[in-house]
Amino acid sequence: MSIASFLDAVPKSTLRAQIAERLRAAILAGDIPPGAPLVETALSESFDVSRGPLREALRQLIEEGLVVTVPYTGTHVAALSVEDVREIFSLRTALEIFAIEQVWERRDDRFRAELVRRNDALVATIDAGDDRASIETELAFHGLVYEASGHRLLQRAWASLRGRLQLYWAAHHRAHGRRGPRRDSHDSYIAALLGDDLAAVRAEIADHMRRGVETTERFLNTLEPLAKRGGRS
Amino acid sequence: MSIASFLDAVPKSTLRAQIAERLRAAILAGDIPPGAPLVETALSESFDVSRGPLREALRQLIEEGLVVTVPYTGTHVAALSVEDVREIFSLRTALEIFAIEQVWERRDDRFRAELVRRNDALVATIDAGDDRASIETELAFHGLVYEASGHRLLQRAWASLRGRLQLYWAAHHRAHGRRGPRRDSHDSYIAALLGDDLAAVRAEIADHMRRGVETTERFLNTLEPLAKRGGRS
DNA sequence: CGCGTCAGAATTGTCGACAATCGACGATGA
DNA sequence: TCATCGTCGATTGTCGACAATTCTGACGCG
Repeated sequence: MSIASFLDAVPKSTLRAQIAERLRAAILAGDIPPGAPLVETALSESFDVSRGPLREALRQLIEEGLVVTVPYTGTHVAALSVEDVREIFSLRTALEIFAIEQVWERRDDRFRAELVRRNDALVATIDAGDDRASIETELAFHGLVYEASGHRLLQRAWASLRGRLQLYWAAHHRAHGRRGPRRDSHDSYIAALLGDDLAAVRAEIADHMRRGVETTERFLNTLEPLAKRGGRS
Repeated sequence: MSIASFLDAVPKSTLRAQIAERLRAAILAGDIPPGAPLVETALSESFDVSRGPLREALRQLIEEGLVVTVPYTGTHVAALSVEDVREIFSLRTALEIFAIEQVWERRDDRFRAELVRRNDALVATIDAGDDRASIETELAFHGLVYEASGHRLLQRAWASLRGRLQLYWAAHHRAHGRRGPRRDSHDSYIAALLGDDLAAVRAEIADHMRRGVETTERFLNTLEPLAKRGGRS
């Protein structure tokens, strides 16, 4: 029926899921910048669907923190504030430490091998200078900890945080150009994870997050002006 | 317009919000038991609204983990498994410890006073033997830690966990009758929180959650049969 | 010149009908 | 008897039109 399903290689599922996926990708890629209005009628036309599925897709993105809406007034791409970013990193610290504790309890041997593999992939993209790919491989690298925890609720929490992180990085990339993850920070991170000292791992994760906030904090205030209206999730 | 808004004392807002609120209340009160089917057409009739807002309300409850749906097939009230409950308590341990750390960093004097006040309210309902009220005051008591953290993302995470907790307690209450929170467990909990030793607070929270799981774990397997289909969130 | 008021437009909210899909049941043939 | 296939009922998915609300900007009044 829909032309869109032929134009793009979205195999098949409900329209709601397809629209949500494509809209999310557009937002996280920075194609639709933070603060930009998302008008339902316009979007439904450009995606060639009715407003029903589109609204439901928007609701989902609202839950993910990528979109903000005000009843009867308007919908916009979320704009993160400085405090939002601090919250993301601080909560992520707690979650990631909890995740690694779960992993250690499970003693899954495949974890270390996969960790090394994903780290290699991450290092490769960093060395190649591919900023966008670096962000993706870095998320996959950290995501392994949550996957290996076997904790479904924790994985949901991580997914929620990951979306907001991507939104932040997209805005960061737009504002300052190429500036992906750094090698040295991850070298010490993976070194701690491969070691045997859980306390050291906890400290390293906290340090890792602290570095993440510190090295980007000076750029954060330049993002603020984008948060005209709302910005809350 | 809608008759429903006159029958019940839901002041005014979007229908989606009203329906979500009423459905959530019905589920958490146990009026609609875990595993029960939620047919959109039937619900839209009984609430006297069209299926549009009702579907969006269902989507929200799905996000909250209270409802499960399979495309083109059916929607049901979520049924928690034993593993789900374990995950809820373990993640809650990590979040609550993180929350109390945030509270300590803020050094808000009003926190202790409000904590004592809510503890009194909790003790009053427990002594009165009011099971449902005890659950509510206990949630309000623990919720204070998250509110006082000033961490909005953390509060969202807590809201997500709280809904699932209520669902669990509702099922528990249905299966085994009156069995609310216990005084002794909370006496040591608040005692630690009012003290000055953060390490002791961490340990007490972990113990508190462990007690919560242990004292209920023997009943958990009796809940399992309810989880016929899905049960995942 | 400032300020309240009030159309008009823009946007989201809601509705009722139709289409697509899935699961179960029974017919049919080997 | 059993396996297979088709049909039917139930449920969710999708659509287009209409209603309610909010924002904006122009206009008149003091």
